[in-house]
Amino acid sequence: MQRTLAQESLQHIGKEISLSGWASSTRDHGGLIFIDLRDHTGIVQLTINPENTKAFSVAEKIRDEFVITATGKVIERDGSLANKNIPTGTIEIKVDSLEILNPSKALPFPVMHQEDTINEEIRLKYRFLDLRRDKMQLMLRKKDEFFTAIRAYMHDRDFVEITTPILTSSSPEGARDFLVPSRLHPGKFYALPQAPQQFKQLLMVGGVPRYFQIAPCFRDEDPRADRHPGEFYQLDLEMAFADKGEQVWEMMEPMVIQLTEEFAGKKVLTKPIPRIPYAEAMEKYGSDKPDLRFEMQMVDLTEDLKDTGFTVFSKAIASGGAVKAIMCSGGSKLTRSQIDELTEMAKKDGAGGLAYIVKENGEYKSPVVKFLSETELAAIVEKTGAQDGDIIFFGADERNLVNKVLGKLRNKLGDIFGLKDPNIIAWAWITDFPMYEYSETEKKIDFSHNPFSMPRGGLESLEKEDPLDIKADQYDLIANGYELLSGAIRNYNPEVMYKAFQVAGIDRETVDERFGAMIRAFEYGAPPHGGCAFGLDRWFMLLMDEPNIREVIAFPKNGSAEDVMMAAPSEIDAKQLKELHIKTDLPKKDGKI
RNA sequence: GGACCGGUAGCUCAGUUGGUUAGAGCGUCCGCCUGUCACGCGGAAGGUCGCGGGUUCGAGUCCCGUUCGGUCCGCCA
Repeated sequence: MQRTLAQESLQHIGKEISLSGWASSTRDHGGLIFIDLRDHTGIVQLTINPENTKAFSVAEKIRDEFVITATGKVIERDGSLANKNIPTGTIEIKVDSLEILNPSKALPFPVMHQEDTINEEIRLKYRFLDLRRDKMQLMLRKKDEFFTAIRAYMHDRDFVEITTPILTSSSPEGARDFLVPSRLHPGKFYALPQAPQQFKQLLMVGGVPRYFQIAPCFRDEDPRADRHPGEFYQLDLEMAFADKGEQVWEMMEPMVIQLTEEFAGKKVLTKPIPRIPYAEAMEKYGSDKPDLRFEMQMVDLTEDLKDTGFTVFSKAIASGGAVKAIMCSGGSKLTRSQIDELTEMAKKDGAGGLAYIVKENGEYKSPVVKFLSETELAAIVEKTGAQDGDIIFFGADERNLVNKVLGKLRNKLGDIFGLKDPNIIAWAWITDFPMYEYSETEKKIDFSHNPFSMPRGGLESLEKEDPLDIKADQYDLIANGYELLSGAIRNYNPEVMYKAFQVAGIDRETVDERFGAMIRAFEYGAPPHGGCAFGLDRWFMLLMDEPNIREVIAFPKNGSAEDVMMAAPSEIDAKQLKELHIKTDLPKKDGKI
């Protein structure tokens, strides 16, 4: 007899059907047994009568999550017996024969009938059971839908999906590589790609006009709630003859909007997607990935307060710093301990403290207001637009530090005052990233993003301008405080490339050694090109309202980058190591390895 | 590498100012039950209170160390 799915059984009233699935709940009444049979389409109730002695004795043995097959007649339930809570509640299967295909040990945690409160460690160890839960089943199916929609969109616009090598050489992203020893070349290593960056650019030289790939990427860095350790998937794409960011942005925007509205059913805050230069984002929001679902912009008070009697402000300004403020509407409701907590946060980021003014009943309450002149106070109120019931926070220090501190404060205030509507996605392009930045750790000029971006002004600006003033044709796409895409118009000219690396203190020889393949290719008629890559797991997580990326990955690693189910990473046989000519040299801890 | 939060039965949790033999619900096992639907009723088994040390007459509870997990910073597009 052909197998029927749980949901389909509704269409077979009066007929004999066969169902296979998991026992989701068993209710043994002594003289009558009910079993909820579950498959991926839902649940249907089996009834087993004692007259059927064979089936009944099988049914008595069945426990949760046994795999069973039942054959029987679909019958309509009497009205009073119907279960309104399930779609198949108007019918049940009167079982003729019942078979246990495979029993299950007692479960390590309740698989069904339990909210999300199970310890994640144990969920990950038994991920195969965890995946049976409705929420995870939905996640897997939605992700398939998400990937399918993306592929359809890309194909519709003549992008060609091309897979690129997993065993390759180190790529330029700047994270730590995962290395794979080569047996055939003792002492040499492959690197897993941090991104298919060089290959996609080589495809442009190879005459592919539009490339994309849902590409696995590997980076050996520590995790975050929105960053899966080790591996993740990007929608990687590149377009030949794209010499302006707009060409890439306009290609991607319809997909971004379509997936937000149609796939996730959320509202896009601003259409078309706004474009904000990096410098402006830092000045207004103190972040290169601000959450734009709420305004709360910083205002610059440096000019207004340069002669102030409040020395914390005037000293910061005198030493070349800035004084900025953000106004939080309704902020007078903050308790003293909340303000203390915010102050602690600011101090942790390097601020000396966190000055504030509360406006209440037309009066200004603040530890600092007595140091401010009437004109200064008037300027502050006018620029911030503070009304009764509001609070103004100040940052006074080196400008970048002020931006950072107030930017984090802004984000926190957005949480506290519930300004982040989960049904809205505020997309924005952040453009005009600086080509270089000064690395405090290495005490030298370094690429601020990807070294393969085209510097604005090309060779001329590299030769004449202060490197820290040079902008790159580089952009991010952000949403609700997450960075979801990064991209650039690429540098396809070998001479400009060498010069760009030289500015960052990397000589021609090193460039040839690390990126020789790509530079050689650029000597043979490379078209201008540009592209980008989306972080798909993170994007999907945002669309699914999940705060943690592990919830949207079928088999995630834990926070220590381990697969606790598969026990990876693990030690390997001495034989394997020998074959690879590898000896381990582990640091000693308390005399033990 | 650093900071903070957490770890009590298979699971979810309670455990008072430090005080008798560490409890509950679910699950498991046994018994009863013919209309339940996360069935119900009765009974049983199940604990290195993460681990080690200390304070104390006495520690799940207080202190120190450590380990594991999570979040954040560093790191990372």
